[in-house]
Amino acid sequence: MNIVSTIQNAVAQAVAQLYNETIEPAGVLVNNTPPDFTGDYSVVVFPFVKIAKKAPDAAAQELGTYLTLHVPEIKDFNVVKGFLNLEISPVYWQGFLASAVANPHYGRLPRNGKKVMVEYSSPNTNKPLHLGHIRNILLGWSCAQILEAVGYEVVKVQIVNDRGVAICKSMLSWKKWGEGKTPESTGIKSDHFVGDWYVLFEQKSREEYEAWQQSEAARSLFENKKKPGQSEKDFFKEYKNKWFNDHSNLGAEVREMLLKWEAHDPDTMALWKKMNDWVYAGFDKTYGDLGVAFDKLYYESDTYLLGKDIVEDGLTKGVFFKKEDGSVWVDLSDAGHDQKIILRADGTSVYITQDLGTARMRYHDFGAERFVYVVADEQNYHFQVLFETLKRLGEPYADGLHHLSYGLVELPTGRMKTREGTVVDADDLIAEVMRIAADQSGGRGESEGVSEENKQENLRKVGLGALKFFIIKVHPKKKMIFNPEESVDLQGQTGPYIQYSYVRINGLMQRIEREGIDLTPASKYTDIQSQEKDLLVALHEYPLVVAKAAAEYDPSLVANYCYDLAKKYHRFWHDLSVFNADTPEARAFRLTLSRAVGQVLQSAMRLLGIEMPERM
RNA sequence: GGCUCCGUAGCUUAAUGGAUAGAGCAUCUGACUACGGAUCAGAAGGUUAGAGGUUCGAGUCCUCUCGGAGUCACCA
Repeated sequence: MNIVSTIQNAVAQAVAQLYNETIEPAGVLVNNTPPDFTGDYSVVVFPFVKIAKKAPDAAAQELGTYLTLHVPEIKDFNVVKGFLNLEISPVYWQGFLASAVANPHYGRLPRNGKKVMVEYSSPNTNKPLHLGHIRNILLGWSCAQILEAVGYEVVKVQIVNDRGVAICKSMLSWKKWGEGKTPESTGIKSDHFVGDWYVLFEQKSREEYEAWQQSEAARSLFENKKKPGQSEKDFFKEYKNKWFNDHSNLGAEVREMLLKWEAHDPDTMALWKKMNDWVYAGFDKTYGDLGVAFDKLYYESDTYLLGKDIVEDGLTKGVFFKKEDGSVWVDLSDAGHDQKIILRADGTSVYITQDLGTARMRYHDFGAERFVYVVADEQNYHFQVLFETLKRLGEPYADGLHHLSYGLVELPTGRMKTREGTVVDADDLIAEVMRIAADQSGGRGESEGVSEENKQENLRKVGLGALKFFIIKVHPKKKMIFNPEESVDLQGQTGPYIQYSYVRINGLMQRIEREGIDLTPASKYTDIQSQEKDLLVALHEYPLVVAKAAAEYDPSLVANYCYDLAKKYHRFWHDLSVFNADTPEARAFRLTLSRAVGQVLQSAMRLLGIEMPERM
């Protein structure tokens, strides 16, 4: 049992014995003792002061005496200002270290027989992935790993937005101006190739719009429809969508293409498939570089008509209602939302219709009782409406829905904008961090007898480790500012800092092998130093961190834990000799401790999708 | 305007309602003839946006104000 729960239970027992009052063990607050005080764990006594009818320090004294007497793991205690500081016996720590180092699954929980589905990435197929997708992908991947670690069977999915106006723009653009070019003939990565035609379409469309604004019709429209004081520029900016639908030639062509697609016109379908396949090939490369994968792909072209049966269902159950024009609505005004449309008067779907249908389909596909949607926080409202609606429909999985909402990644100048060319491309960024890692590596370790192939592999791990850690260490909810001018750091609170502590340990482990060091004397070591104790306490905390990260869907907790553990190891390394320790017992103990730290670091970083290099 | 989220050192950030708000970057000092310096130690940097309140105790909870973002589409 975890020592923290042992203490909590013992305190509850003590309160019952001493003061004849029942308290919940989980409610007992046990903290790590701050560095300036003696002890390993501290119980906050203030909550029991009223029960004990004694001054805080007096109550703490009584509790401390009771605990020391009744809990064998507690060696001693002291009281400071209402805090009960407990010292844990070296025997306990010895036992803990031995069991942790022997358990390859330390920190992981056994299978719980439950399924959870994590949806992430979910790109559009008209352009390549960018920095925003990277944050989404890393959050989704690590969230999946963490849920897996606490016992769930995880199904990783993405819904590919492969249809609609956007991809039709790319298709039309290529058809009109592409002259039969291909990614192969141009040497451009295939998803970028498709994205380039989208950009060209937007450019041509803009030119058409600007020309149209000079026309007689446009002039008189502006004069007649402008709001008081509105400038010409603002007016036409606002009018753009309407123009595209009502006046644009390109717009008409795109709509025609979309209609053909919906009618399964063979030529259009062939073109659509060709361009999407190009995009998928490009995405696969990027996903591969990031080291992520999916168990199942959903395509919007298969799901966009789903949800009609739910509409009927909702009407029958009286959750939805029909307006005079035939459109279907749900009234969520008592939940603080408005009436939301579910189905248009002409019977066609809206965004939420599809999501309702997809949710039910997934439940039937996999039987998962929990769904995690990794989607940016601009869709918070949508998911509130979606979840509330599913709940009212009485869907069996409705209570297991979670929107893992994260803040957008912004540049120092604000949001990334395609039109201004400020979008940070995923592939460019990955290449950039690997280049930085190569530039910075200049130490001696990586050159000794390491093959060129392994060297490249290690550089890849370091570069990606830096990028991934940089993104994942920030709490998901926070908006993130990314400055492409300042390269991703490799020193300080970074992925490579953590990897480096692992590399140090790896060096020790290899030497153990080489020299055949016997680690059994470790158990005879009793004079545990503060640097060693810090590591033990941190290792001990690992399972709790994973559990909390899973409960809160927050990988940044694991990232910050990794940094904390690595920092403590670096200090340990600096302050104490391992191989040159004074006694064989100390040497064996420190090597064992190092091994445990290495195992936990590797395990925890794997939860973040970060690999450990052997050397760097 | 309604609703939601955010505001912590120059910058990036951490902190179950608990002890002196903890780190990193940048700045300045120090520590390697090697268990690997992508490291370590130290200095300096804070009215936790502001004002009230609850509490033995508030960065954290409540109210108001200020600042920023998102959203409130028969778009996805």
